[in-house]
Amino acid sequence: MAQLGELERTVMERVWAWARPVSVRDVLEELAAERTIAYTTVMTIMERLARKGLLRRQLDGKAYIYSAVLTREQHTAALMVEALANADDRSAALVHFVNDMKPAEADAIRRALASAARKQRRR
Amino acid sequence: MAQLGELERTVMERVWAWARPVSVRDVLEELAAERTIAYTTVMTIMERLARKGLLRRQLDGKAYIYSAVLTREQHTAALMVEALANADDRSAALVHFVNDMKPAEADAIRRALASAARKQRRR
DNA sequence: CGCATGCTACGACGCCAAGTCGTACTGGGA
DNA sequence: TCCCAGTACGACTTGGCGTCGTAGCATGCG
Repeated sequence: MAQLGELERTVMERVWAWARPVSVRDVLEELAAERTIAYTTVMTIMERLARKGLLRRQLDGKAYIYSAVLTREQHTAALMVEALANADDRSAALVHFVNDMKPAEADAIRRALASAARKQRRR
Repeated sequence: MAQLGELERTVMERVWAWARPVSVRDVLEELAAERTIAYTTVMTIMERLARKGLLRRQLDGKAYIYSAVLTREQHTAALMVEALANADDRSAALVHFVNDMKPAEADAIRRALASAARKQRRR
């Protein structure tokens, strides 16, 4: 999963912000409110994101509508897993990671682990 | 902290593998064992890595020697923190993250949290 | 002292991804 | 049938990365 460019990231954020599938025009209009940008530019970017597997597209009438394959949080988690996979000594990397986190987030991770453990037991 | 190219990553791994500062020639000789590559190519890459803040360089006689600013694990942790910062709802992202992990790594994170908590208390 | 040797500094070139559009085509609705 | 929105296709630019060549400079050795 490669890293995204500036505009690609912006588009993904817009798509995530919408709770439902969006058209090129939807995204274009939001972006056009802040700067000038051509319809085809947005279309190209969304096509590329679809080719990369980040967006899924389907026909809705005559136009395509796009939706995110992963939620923003799933995507973040995937990036974290990918970063961790890069490490040589994962345990050591995790130690640094939790040490870098603020206490509030350390708590969030404890809760996440607890709920993961509950889910595990339920199986 | 941007993402690295293929050769840049390879060089970083070589530098990390050495426990002490290395010269361009050190890295060159390792890489040359596997493929042909010019001295200046390696030099350019190491200069760029230094400019990006990943390597630190200092004169040793007439040549520079380079060392990693962060350990490989610290670097991994930094990437994870960066990825997490991208999320909108961090707790939710952490939930996905721990769910994506294998049980062994979930344990590693529990141990990491425990040791972080101990260190906290010691202060 | 002068030259060879080994580094560094500087810059060049190609490739590819990303940002940015223009234009031609096409399927429905008026 | 004709127009319009949307798509398909492709072109151009910029910047990062991989890849070097060459010139300059210091130092040790004959």
